[in-house]
Amino acid sequence: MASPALRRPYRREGEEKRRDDLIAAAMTLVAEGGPEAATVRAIAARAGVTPGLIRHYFQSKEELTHAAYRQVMDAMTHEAIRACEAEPSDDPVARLAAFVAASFRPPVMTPLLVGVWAGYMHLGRNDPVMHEIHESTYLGYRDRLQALIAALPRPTDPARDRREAIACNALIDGLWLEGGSLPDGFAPGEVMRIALDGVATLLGIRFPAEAYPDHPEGKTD
Amino acid sequence: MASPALRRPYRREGEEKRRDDLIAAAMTLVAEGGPEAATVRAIAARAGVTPGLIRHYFQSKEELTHAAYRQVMDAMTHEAIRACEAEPSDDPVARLAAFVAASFRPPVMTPLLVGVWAGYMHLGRNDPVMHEIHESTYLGYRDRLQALIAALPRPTDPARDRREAIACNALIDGLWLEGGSLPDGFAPGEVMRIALDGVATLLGIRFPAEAYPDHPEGKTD
DNA sequence: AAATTTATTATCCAAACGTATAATTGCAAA
DNA sequence: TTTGCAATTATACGTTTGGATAATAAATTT
Repeated sequence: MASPALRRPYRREGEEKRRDDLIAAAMTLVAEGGPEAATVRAIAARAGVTPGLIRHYFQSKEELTHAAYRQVMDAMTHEAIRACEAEPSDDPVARLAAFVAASFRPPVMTPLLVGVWAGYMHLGRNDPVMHEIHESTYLGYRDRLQALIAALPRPTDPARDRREAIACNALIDGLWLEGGSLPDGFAPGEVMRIALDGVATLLGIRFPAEAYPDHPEGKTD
Repeated sequence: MASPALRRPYRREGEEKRRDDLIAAAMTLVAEGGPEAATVRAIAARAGVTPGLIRHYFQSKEELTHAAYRQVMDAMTHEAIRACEAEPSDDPVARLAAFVAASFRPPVMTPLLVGVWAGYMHLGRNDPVMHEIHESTYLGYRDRLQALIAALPRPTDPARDRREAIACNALIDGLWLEGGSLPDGFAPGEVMRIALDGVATLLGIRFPAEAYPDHPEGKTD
């Protein structure tokens, strides 16, 4: 004969906020403990609700997973593109540098994003939706990179541009992965510097000093 | 009143073979369907035994996982080192080329290895044993790469060697990942060629034509 | 203030998981 | 042939998982 067990009080929230909260909770858990840590119960607890609510906003846990993954991946590419287009100069070299540099600072290179990426990476192999999200994000980034490379002031050569885009993209991926998963293994800004130097070397160009992280923006001495 | 249910016939095997079979089954399943597909029951079925046998050879599923991961990762680095030391020439450039090239053909760059790597990648974040395996393998590879770079015929500069080793390692990682997970996205040998060209460019050297995959070994024209 | 809606909680369920243990049987030694 | 060992199978257990459904209460409307 248990006592009447008071029902947990709660607030009604808008659909948007609840969905965002649940997605954020799922991402955080995946980044911290991998996909197996992101159980329905754990996600609900992290979001401050009870498990049943997830099924009220998502048809299944899988749908929540897809939404979370898509949001994370889109945010990454969009941020790099945004930084590139925010570059004041019209110089293709400066725009490329801005694109690369944006990939190596928050909110792109963070333990959370790298963790989610790592945790969900293998899901692209069997889950068609995850595969589509991964591929479109991945190719979207690489295509944008190739377009920036093609815009460099030099004789056009699409085949060379493709090879160089693949190489630069691989270098960026590898460094992003290392820098995000072993943040203590590098000095601040070191990964970004190596990335900029590496991309420049691969392309046979030089980036202006302003593109580098520790450039004394306002100083004049 | 069920029928007496004939007991499944079986053969007794040596401990070594059974352990290897179970490890191979676990790796295959992880590569195909991720860690969540490698259940005790699935591993046993793939290895042609019943689930209980796993606990006869391993104290826990976790122990089997560790053994499988360690075997896969060790095989990778050892194969690259082997190929490097098997290089007939004493030329540091040729040895470096052999080391890089070995990372981009079987048995190093295979869907199975990349799949296992991807599937277990996030486990290094929480499981200390997996972390140790990952880190030691990873640093072992990079240190060997840095040693090969340091041996190049040019003025010594440890700081530069470190930066270049980090960059080359990232390039190799990224390309290995792409080539192994999207094998149809590249022409045969294309990934290896891009890797060799990229490493050479990053280091400011040139690899001999014999280092490349489609080099007509015996031809003289 | 009463009625209505629906966001949220609470409870239950079948399946699958890793593990533990008991029952067999293949095989080698005697 | 018989005996004994241990490799292997068979069965069962407790937990956790994602999902389904019923009960409740916080807002909004009337």
